[in-house]
Amino acid sequence: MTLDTLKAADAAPLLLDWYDRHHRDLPWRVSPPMAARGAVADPYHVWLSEVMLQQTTVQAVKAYFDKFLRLWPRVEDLAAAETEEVMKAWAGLGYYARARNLKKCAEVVAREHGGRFPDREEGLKSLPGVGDYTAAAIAAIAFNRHSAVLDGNVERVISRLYAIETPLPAAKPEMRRLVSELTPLDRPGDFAQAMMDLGATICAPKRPACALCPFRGNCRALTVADPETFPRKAARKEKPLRLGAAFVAIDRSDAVYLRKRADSGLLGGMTEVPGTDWTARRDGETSIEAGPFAAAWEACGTVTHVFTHFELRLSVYRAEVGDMAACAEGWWEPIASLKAQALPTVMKKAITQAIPHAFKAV
DNA sequence: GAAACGTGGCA
DNA sequence: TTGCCAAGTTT
Repeated sequence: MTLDTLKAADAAPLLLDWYDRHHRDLPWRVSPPMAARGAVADPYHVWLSEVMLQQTTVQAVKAYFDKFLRLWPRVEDLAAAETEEVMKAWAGLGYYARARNLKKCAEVVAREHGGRFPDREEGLKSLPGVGDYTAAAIAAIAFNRHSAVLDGNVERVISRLYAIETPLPAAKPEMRRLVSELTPLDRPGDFAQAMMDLGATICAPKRPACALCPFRGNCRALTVADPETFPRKAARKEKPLRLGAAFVAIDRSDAVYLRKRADSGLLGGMTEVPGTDWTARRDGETSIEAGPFAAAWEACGTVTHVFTHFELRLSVYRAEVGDMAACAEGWWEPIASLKAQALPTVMKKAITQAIPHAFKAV
């Protein structure tokens, strides 16, 4: 078999045979043995897992997937939930626009589609938070549609199979065409999951295990270059440093002053302690006059947090407030219930800096 | 097309 | 320690 003949007729059986023997067992997956016993994929489970898995590791998703199904077993339950409760449950997983869109999408499916997900790519793509990848994945995995699934794993596998020199993301259209050719009419969902499993376990970003790969006899990268150097990518830009201050106020009853962030933008819709803007300014000390109210603010160190496109250094201030200050915009939350709030990781870091035991188990 | 958008793990 | 990377979408 030569590379030029690696079409669906040859690639799919090779890969599906590998998948039948080496697939990963995942909480949201109907594996081949389960399918043999008559199990079918639940579109709600497939959708929920796919959204959680966007730019997020399998390991991180597992606990959240279980929690969401426990809290909201059906899409109608999620549609009926309070958005604030969804944000709380999502806290820590990152990319919070996904949680807002998840809730919106559940409402659309429950109210406009009678609780059933659209069963084709075009319909799925119109849902909030469902883009090219997720629409194709749900169509193939949940509805057995002949959809070509292209994610980061598949891009890596394809770029190596064909030794594609065009850097990402410019190479995506070509990659999509190639995946379409390889995707079989039979078991398209398993083919997609197999490509992703292969990319995650064998055709890994670093030190791929080429000797174990079902495509080892068909991989152009393996013959012409170091497979690890694919896919080609444009160089990354440097992350700027931004500075800011966070103010942790504690009252006599051990409650912390919190407020809600705007619904859009960074950490949109999440909860925070009051703080300054995060600016690129590097001119030294933050003024405690920036605090949410007059108090004996006391510096208690800094925390660093790395976001996708900048690094943040927060100066943390603490004050013990005798009587609850006027707080039209926020509220006082007991320390004991802080861990159940919609606090992003950076805010948990800031609060922990001011109150080391804040998130410790009781 | 480029930039915004989180977090944690690993080498 | 620093950088890379993970089942992308939206604006």
